[in-house]
Amino acid sequence: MSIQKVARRAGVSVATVSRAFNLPDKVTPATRELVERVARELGYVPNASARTLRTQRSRVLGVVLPTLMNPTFAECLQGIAAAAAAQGYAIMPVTSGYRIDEEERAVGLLQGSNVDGFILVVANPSTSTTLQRLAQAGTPYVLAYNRHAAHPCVGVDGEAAVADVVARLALLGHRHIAMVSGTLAASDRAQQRYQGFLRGMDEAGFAPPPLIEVPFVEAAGDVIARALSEHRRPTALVCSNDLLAIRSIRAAHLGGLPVPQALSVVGFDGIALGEDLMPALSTIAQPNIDIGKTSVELLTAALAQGQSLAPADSVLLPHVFRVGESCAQAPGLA
Amino acid sequence: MSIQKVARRAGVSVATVSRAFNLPDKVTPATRELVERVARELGYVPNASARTLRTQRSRVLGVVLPTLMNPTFAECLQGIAAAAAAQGYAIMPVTSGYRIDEEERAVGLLQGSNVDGFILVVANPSTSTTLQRLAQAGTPYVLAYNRHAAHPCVGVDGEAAVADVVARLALLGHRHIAMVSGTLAASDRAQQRYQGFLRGMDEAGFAPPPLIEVPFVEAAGDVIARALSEHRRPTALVCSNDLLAIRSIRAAHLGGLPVPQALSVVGFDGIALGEDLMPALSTIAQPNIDIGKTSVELLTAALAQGQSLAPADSVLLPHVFRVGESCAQAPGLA
DNA sequence: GCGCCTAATGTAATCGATTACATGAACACG
DNA sequence: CGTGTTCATGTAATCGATTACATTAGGCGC
Repeated sequence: MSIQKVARRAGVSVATVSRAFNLPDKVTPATRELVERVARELGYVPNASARTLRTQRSRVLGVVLPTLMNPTFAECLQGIAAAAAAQGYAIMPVTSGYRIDEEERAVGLLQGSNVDGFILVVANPSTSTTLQRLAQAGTPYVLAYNRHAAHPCVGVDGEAAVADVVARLALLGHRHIAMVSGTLAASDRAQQRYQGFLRGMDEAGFAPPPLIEVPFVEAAGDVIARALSEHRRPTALVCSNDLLAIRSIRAAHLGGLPVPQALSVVGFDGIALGEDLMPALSTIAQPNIDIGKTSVELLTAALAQGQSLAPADSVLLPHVFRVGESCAQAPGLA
Repeated sequence: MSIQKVARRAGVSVATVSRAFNLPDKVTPATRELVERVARELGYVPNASARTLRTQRSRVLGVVLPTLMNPTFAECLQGIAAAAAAQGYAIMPVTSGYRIDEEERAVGLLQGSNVDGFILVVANPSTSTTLQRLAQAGTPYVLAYNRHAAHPCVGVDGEAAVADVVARLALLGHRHIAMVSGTLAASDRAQQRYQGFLRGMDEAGFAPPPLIEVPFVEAAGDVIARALSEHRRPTALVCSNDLLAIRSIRAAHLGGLPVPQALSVVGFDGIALGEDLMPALSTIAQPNIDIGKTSVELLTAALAQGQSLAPADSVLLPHVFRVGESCAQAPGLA
C-alpha cells in the first residue's frame, strides 16, 4: 500500500499519485480519478512518517498536563482533542503529575517525536526552565491555565474572579471568609487565586484569616475539618478548585455543618459534574473545553504561518460565576 | 542535530553513531563515550519519523475512547498514559463521542499515523466493522471495558457485579429495586449490566420493574424524577454508571427523598470523586487506572513479540463493591 | 612471519513520501 | 511550418535514521 504500488497499478509515476492527492489541479481530472480509484481499491493510506520526514511537519501537537484525575484537565483535553481533530492534527498527551522533572522529561520526549507545537499546563511558568528551552528551540507553544507576561497563554483572570467572589460573599452577609488551597508553592494558579482572595478581602474591609493550605489531596478532609472546628470558624469557604470544594462540603457535613445553611462553599474550575451534585456546586466556572479549543486554534494558526506565538497573542477567556446551591446568605441573616 | 552532523563532528560514520546508541556493545567504549559527548553537546535527538520509516515501528499506541467528560475514561486514559510512558511508548488518543462513524474515522486516522497498536473502548464489539478491519489488517489491538468472545478484552464482569449488588440490596431488605441506564442499544456494557440486573432480580425472586432508560444525559434528572414519583416507587436504584447515580441522588433529594434514608443508590464505575461526595457514593468500583495499565502491558508485550493479541489473551480484572453512604437498609426496616 | 578469525568501523541501500527540475506533447501565433 | 508557451507527467534528489555487507586492523596460533 505504498505510493509506489499505487503508481505501478495505475500506470503512472509516484509524482503523479502524490500530486493527485496534494495538488489536485496539477493533474488531469481523468488521471486524478484513476489514481483515486486505484488508491481506494488498494486501501492506500499515505505513510505519515515518510511525509513528516520529507516535509518536516508532523501535524501532531504535544500536550503536557498535570493529571487526568482532575476533571478540569480531562475536560480541557477533551476540547483539545476535538479541536485538533477538526484542524487535522493529532495529539500526543503526557501527564506530568505536577512534577517539574516530569514536565521536562515530557517535553524532551515529545520533541523527539517531531511534534509541531506544544500545549502545556505547567506548575509555574516563572520557574520553568522547560519553557526557556522550548522558546530558544523555536518550537511554537502555548500555555493553558497558566498566566505569565513572558509567555503566550490561554486562561482566565483567576485573581479578579476570586476577588469578585469575595465581594459576592460579603454582600451575602459573610464576615468570616476563609480560603482553602493546595500547596501555594506548587502552582501559579493557586497563587493568583490567593492574591485575588487577599485583594477581595482587603476591598471588603476584612482581615484575611490564615490560608487553609492542604499539603496533599488525601489530607484535605482532615485539614478542612480542623479549620471548621475552630472557635471563630468561617461561614464561607472559597476553594481554589472544585475538588477541594467538594471535599470541603463533605467535611462540613461530617462536622455537622450543613451546606449552605451553616457554611457557604464556592469552588473554582467549573467541572461539569458540579452541576449534578446535591447541593449543586457554586463555582467560578472556567470554559475548560474552550480553553483547550482556543489553545489549539491559536497554535495551529501560528503553525500555518510558520511562526511561533508571542506573549502578546495571549487570550483571556471570560469566566462566569456559576450560581449553585452550595452558597447562601450568612447564617443568622435569613 | 541530525545523525550526520553528530557523525561529522565526532569524526566517525553515521553507522557508528547509530550503533553507539542502539547497539552499544558493537562499538569501542572510547568511541561510544565520544559519540555520546558530542551528541549531548549538540543536543542531538534521533528523528522519530526517520526511525519509524526505516524500522516500521513507531512506538506509538492509538487510543480510541468515547469521551473524556466521563471521569471513568479520563482515569483509564491516565493509566494508559502512565503505563505507556513507562514502556517507552507515546499515545495518540481520539474521542469518538459514542458514535460508530467517529470510531471508524478515528481508527482510519490513527492507522495513517503509523501507530503500532490500538487500545479501544467501542460502543459495541459485536456490531463493529472497525474491529474486523483492524483484525484483518493484522494490527494488534485490545478492547478496554468491552467484553466479547471474539476479541481480546480487558475489563470486569459487569453482569456478575450487578447481579451481586442486587443480592446485597435484597439482603438490606429492598423489595422494589429499579435499574437506571443510558440507552441500552448504544453500549454492550450497559446491556451486560442490565443482564446482571435481570439475573440478580430473578435469583432474588423479584419481578424486575421496567428499566429506567435515559435517552441522553441532559434528560437524566427528569426521567429519574418521574420514575421516583410513581405510586409504587423503588426503594433502591442500581445505576449503570456513576454519573447516572450522582444525578439520581440529586433528583431524589429534589423530590424529597433523602439518600440513603428514603432511597438507596448504587453506581457503577468507581470514579475517584465518588468517595468525596456527601453521601459517599456506593458503587461497583472498576480498577479504571489498572484497566488502562493492563491494556498497555498486554499490547506492548504482544508488540515486542511481533504478534497480535488473541481473544484468549483477555484479562478479567476484579471489581470491588465500594461501600459508601448512598446505600442503606430499606426504609421502614431500621 | 603468515594466514585466519574477530572486532570495529565505514559504505551505501532502504523505508515512503514530496518536490525541483527535466521532458515532451499540444497548441497558438506570425 | 517553425518556434515559443503551457500543461501534464516523469525522473531523481531528499528528509534522517537503520542495517546488510564490505573493509580494515589487530590478535593469535603455529
